[in-house]
Amino acid sequence: MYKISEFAEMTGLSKETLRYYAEVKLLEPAFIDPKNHYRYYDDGSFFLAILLIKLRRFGFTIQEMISVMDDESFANLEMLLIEKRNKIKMQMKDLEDQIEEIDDFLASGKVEEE
Amino acid sequence: MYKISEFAEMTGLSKETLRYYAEVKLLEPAFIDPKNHYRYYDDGSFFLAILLIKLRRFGFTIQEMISVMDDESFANLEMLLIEKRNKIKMQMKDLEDQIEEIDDFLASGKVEEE
DNA sequence: GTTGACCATGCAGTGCACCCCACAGTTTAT
DNA sequence: ATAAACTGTGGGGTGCACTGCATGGTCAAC
Repeated sequence: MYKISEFAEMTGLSKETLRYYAEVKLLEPAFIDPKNHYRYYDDGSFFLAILLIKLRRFGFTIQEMISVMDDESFANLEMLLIEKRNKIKMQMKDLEDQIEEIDDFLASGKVEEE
Repeated sequence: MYKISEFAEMTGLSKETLRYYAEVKLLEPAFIDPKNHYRYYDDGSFFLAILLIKLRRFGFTIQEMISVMDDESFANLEMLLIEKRNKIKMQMKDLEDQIEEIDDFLASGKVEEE
């Protein structure tokens, strides 16, 4: 069982983020001491935290992550990952278009400079 | 000279956005009637609005757009565009990495499913 | 047992780029 | 002349994912 600071250091999530995740029921501590309300995390929490960090990196919103965590079997996870993958592909396409547009702009915008 | 609604329709920028752009001195009306404070835009405004829409599309922040507009010669524009281009390239690289990570995750995460 | 480190709560603030609304004055069309 | 449509201002609200702060209780080390 790890106290919040220790767990924050283990995961790289800030204490504030951990409290926030607990508040929105995204990652609830394994145990809360009823006497002082201290949050305690365990190795299961650690596993979940690592997963959350990955999902966050993949562009999952808090709400999406909650929907993943709410399903203990993670049955939706694969589907959501594939959705994200498609979104990322679309973002890449859009960025490619932007590059093209900038290049066009740079090529044509020289009119006034000479 | 166009009134704000007409100009909004011409450019595709909303009236609120135009008022906001005027407020932050990003795109100031060509003329403001001192009697009623009505904003009037002209063809020069239109040219600038079109430019702003492009820059916004390229990911320029308001502050960056202001810095472009503040320099009437647009001397910094090319440099900023090239910077943006590099940033976009880096974003694309990051998205590619994310795709890879998702694929790895999908491939390895199947452990529990079979 | 005291001091300093740690934990809690509640709530306000951040950044970005707007959007929305109430209220009031102005213009345009009939 | 009147009603509809437009314009202005000021200020609050939005969404997202936190961050920061004041205040106060708690724990660990010496």
